[in-house]
Amino acid sequence: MVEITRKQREIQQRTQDILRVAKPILISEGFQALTMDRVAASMQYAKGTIYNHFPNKEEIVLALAIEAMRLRHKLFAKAAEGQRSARIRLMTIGVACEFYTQSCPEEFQVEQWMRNSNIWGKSSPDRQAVIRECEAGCMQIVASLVRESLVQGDLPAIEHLSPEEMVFGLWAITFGSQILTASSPSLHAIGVFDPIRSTRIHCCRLLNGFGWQPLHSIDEYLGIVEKISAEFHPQFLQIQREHR
Amino acid sequence: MVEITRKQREIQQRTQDILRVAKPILISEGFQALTMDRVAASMQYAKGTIYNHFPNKEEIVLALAIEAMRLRHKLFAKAAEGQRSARIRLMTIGVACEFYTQSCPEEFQVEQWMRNSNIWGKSSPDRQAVIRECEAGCMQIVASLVRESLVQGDLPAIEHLSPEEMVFGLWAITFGSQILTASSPSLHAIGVFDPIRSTRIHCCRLLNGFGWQPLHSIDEYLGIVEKISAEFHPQFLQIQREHR
DNA sequence: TGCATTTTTTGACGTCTCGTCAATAATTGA
DNA sequence: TCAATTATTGACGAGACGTCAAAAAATGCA
Repeated sequence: MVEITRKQREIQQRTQDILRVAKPILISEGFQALTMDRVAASMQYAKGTIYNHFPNKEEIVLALAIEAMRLRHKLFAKAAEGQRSARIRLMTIGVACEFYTQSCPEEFQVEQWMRNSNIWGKSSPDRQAVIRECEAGCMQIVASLVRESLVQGDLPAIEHLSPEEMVFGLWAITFGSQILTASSPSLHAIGVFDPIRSTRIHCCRLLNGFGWQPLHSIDEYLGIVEKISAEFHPQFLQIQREHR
Repeated sequence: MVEITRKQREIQQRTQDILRVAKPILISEGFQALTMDRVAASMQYAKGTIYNHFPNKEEIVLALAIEAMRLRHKLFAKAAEGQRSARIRLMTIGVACEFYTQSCPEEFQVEQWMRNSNIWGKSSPDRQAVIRECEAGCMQIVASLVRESLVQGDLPAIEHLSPEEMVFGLWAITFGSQILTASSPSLHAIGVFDPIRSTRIHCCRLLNGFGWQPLHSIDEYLGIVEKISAEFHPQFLQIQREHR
């Protein structure tokens, strides 16, 4: 039943090999440089064989994106575990986001490619579903911290805003900042020199704005984030390594 | 010198015609459906003639994006004019953003295409520069409101955050929310049913967080935004119409 | 082991689109 | 009017996609 023949293992392995070959091409030369002919040639297989694994090149990108988002999910999960307060663990997720963007730039970039409508639109519903699950999983981690805080009483129930909407706010500001940072060269010209610090501050404002106890002054907040960052960096690196 | 021959006028006109033909194709069938052959055929010109106007199809998208961002800029400018307080005018810009996304969905979509790295990467530095100017122009409108408030004393100088960084925060949350709303079908599944309202609330929190006087309760804020929205809607519609 | 059947691999092929450019047509100006 | 300039045309080469019939390899059964 769950028996796997040698042949099957070889095929699974080759799927991996294809991804290993495709990733650096996508990262360093872009999507249009990623051609099936090229992948095939550089693996010494015929093109048809590659098509046995992926029905088109967009699917390769989505497969890479799934790997990337799994890594993101692992980082989030690590950040959310432990006994500390939900607020602190939420801040740790923020640090995980920073780590991901900065120390896993390839994965971050693959995620951007995945959002490209040309690519998304041509890929299979199956892989799209997996991606959405991954995304929802990440959001769930955050949402459950919010809910935990509500139960604990650290976070007052707000008549205007559901927990999910709070997640949406945090998500939007983090996501928006990172995309802007990555794609808007005008930022620096305009006078935003340290977008990471700015983003941290805005998150702090948002959390305080929610009335999420204990409120931190900006200085306290930045200090705590620095500590968290130093503490978790090795663990995140470890996860990144294990992810292969 | 500034004399323009009939021929030149015809050519300029045709550039416009090309854009008018290309836009609906891009909007309703996507970038890959936008081929030079098709544009040429549907205008009864040879392909080479189209290439006299645009060196590749990516440039067509950028030309459309420039038009779109000019419209955005006009809306921002309209929102920022008048005698009201800078805080109110800033909120009006938020309303302008909502209007743009909702009532000018084609332009909003064209902006997304422009951010597509395949397209951006293949287009000419000239048009890229125009786009960046447009973007910077929009940001400047917001930044000058922030600076005005600092001078007026409504907005306390914050030791941790420059005016530009505040703009960055507002920009990120607005941008991030709109992109997430447009591209994340999981949002609704997750429990965010009215992202526009959520975004408004988060902006309110951010403004209050900056200590920007007068502070509004969420209810007050939502009420004011509604009023602004009703008042400016006709003006924005007018601008949209004039924009052709 | 030998042979028939199934599975996998191969790469030539048809199609599509891009962007070019020599040839042709139209316009201009003297 | 006609030579010179400018604009238009569409056939063409290049390159990528995705297919599929034929060849090769693997499998299973006697």
